[in-house]
Amino acid sequence: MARSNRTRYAVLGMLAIGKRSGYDLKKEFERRMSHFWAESLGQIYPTLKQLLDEGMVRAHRDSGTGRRVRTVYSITARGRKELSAWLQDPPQTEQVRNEMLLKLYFGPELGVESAVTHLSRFETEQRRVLEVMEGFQPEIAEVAESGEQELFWKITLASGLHVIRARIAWCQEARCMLEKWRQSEGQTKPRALRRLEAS
Amino acid sequence: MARSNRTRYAVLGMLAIGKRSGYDLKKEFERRMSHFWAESLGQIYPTLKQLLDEGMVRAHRDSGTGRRVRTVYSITARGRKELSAWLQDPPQTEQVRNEMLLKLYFGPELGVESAVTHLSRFETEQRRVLEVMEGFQPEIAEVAESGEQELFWKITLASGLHVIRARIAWCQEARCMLEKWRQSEGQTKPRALRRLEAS
DNA sequence: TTACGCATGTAAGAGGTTACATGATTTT
DNA sequence: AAAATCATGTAACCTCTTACATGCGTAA
Repeated sequence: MARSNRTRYAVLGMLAIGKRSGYDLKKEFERRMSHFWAESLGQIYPTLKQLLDEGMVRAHRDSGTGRRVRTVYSITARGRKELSAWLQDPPQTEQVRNEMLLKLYFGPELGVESAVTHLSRFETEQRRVLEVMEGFQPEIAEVAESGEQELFWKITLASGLHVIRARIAWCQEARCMLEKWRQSEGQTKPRALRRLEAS
Repeated sequence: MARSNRTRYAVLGMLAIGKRSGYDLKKEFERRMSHFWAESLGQIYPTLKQLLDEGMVRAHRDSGTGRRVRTVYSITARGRKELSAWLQDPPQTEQVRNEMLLKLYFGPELGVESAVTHLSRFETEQRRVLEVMEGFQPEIAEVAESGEQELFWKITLASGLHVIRARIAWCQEARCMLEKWRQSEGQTKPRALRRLEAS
C-alpha cells in the first residue's frame, strides 16, 4: 500500500509547463523547488518510462543545436487530464519527521551543550538558505513564461521565506532559553555524564 | 540502502524518558509530538522486537493496578549508549515534500479558484493546529518530570508555534496576492478550460 | 589525456504505510 | 448487547534512496 505516488504528478506537472528531459527535471527540482519538493533520479527515470507506457507523456529525441542527443518528454492530453484531477484534490498534509526537533525533545539525554551546537549549526544553514531564496526573487520574473506562472512561483517562494525566517527566529529564542537555563542551573552536562558522576 | 532508520532512535529516546508499551509510544507520538514526528504501529512493534533482540531494551509484563496485561519496555545501558551517540550527530535535514506547495507551483494548471480553495482549507486547518498547540503550553509543566525536560519540551513547542504562525501569515499574503491578480486580470479559469474555449 | 559535467538508466534493499487479524476490557 | 477503546501483532506492498554502470562531449 504505502503512499499515493506523488512522483507521477510532480513529473507530470513539470511537463505541463514544458518539455523536459529526466535530467532537466532533476536539476529543476534541485535548483528551484528544493525547499518544498525533492526527487531522485532513480525515481524520475522509471516514472518517466511508466508514464510513457500509459500514454501520459510522449518522448522525443532531441538532437537540437549542437547539443548531444537527449530524450525530452512532453505531456499528452491524457496526462494533462490526470494531472488536473489530482491538482483539484485537497492537498494531503504529509507525515512530518524533523530530526532536529526529535533530538531536542530528548534534550536531557542530549545535553544543553550539544543542543546549542545543533541549534547554531542549523541557524547558520537556514541563514544560508534564506540568502539563496532571497536571490531567487528577481530571477522569477525572467524564468516565468507568463504573469500567472510568475504569480504562483512568487507564492511558493513566499512560503519558503516566511517559514525560514520563522525558523531563524525560533533558533534565537531557543538559544536564549538555553542560555538562561545554563546560567540559573549550571546544568550543562548530559544526563549520562551526571549518572556516571553520581555513582 | 534507503534511509538511516530513525524509528530505532525515536523509540529508544522515548524509552530513555521512562518505560512505555508500544501502544503508549504510539499515543505519545500522536498527541504530543505530531508536529515534528510520526510513527505507525506497524513500525513500532517490529522495532521494539528488534531492539529487544539486540539488548537495547528490556521487556516487562505489566499487570499493574487493575489494568489488563501489557508489555512495557525500558532502555538498557547499551541502548542508552547507542541513543547518546546518535543524539550527538548533527541532525540530518530531511528531504521535504509539501504537496500544497507543489500544487501551487503548478498554479496555471490548477487555476486561481482552486488555489484559493486549497489555501483557505489549509489556513483553517493550521489555525486549528495552532489552537491545540497553544493549549499544550500549560500542560507541559505538569507532564515534564524535571525542569530540564520542561525546558526542552517548551523549545520544541516553540518551534511549532513559530512555524505555524508563519504558515498562517503566508496563507493570508498568498490569498491577498491571488485576489489582486483576480481583480486585475479576470483570469480565474484554469488553463485547461481556457484551452477548451480557445478551440 | 585526464577529469568533469551531461545524460540515462538499473538493481538492491531498507523503510514505511495500510490492511488484516485477534481478543480483552470498558463504556454506552 | 453493541460499540468503542485498549493492546499486540503480521503481511503485503509500495516508495525511495543509494550504489552501480555506462558513455559522450568539452574544458584544462
